[in-house]
Amino acid sequence: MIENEIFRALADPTRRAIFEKLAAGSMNASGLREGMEISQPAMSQHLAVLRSAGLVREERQGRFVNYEVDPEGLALIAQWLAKYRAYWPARIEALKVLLKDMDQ
Amino acid sequence: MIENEIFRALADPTRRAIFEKLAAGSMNASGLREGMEISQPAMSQHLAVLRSAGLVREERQGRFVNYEVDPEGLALIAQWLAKYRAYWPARIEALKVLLKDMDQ
DNA sequence: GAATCACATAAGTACGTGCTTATCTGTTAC
DNA sequence: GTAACAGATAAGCACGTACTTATGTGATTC
Repeated sequence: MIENEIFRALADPTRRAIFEKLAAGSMNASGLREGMEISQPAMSQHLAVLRSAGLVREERQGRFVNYEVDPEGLALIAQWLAKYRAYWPARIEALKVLLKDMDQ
Repeated sequence: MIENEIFRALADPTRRAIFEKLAAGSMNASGLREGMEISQPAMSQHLAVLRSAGLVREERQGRFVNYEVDPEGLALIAQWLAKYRAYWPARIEALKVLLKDMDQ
């Protein structure tokens, strides 16, 4: 069940930080490590978890590996969340505004 | 950081099942256990985790405790997700339709 | 008020997870 | 080819987590 891997992947604050950094712009693993105080193997392991959860995808570029956000994972969270739309509070209006912004 | 508790809470499949069951209708802990093959203490512990994550809230009713979905937690996930709207894929259209449905 | 019921909490245990150091793989540069 | 570099994988370890059994707490019923 991929849903499980997604939530498990995001349950770790370090991994969410990595994901957030990638969301601001795709990057290779060394770039991600900058200013993060994390060892090379740890970063590699975190990226593997994010990747297998469908939150991140990779692309070899010479001896570098470029990582970027994979929309697939985000879509699955959106789907999961949509199941409970009956409970979304009024402030969901903000989300609607954001969706409207996307049209432009 | 509550965001952390939310994702950690949802990372467990048993807890997601409990949450899903509650989303279909509020219920007390015994009701939740029905057809779930889970011990009473385990259920109690899971509910405590969901509660502290803001995904579920409780209300004492005599010697029963009624549990229901807390929109607060869902709203936080929606907010988190909204940050990455730039990466949402085309199929997010479905989500928009759902949001439109809410207006009626 | 004593028994029962719904649930919470405590303590122990097996297993999962995130890290470490060490090493391997694949690519580039000389 | 060989040295250097980017990154992955292996193995081990400390700690967290989800369960168990046992017991505690508050409300109800008679």
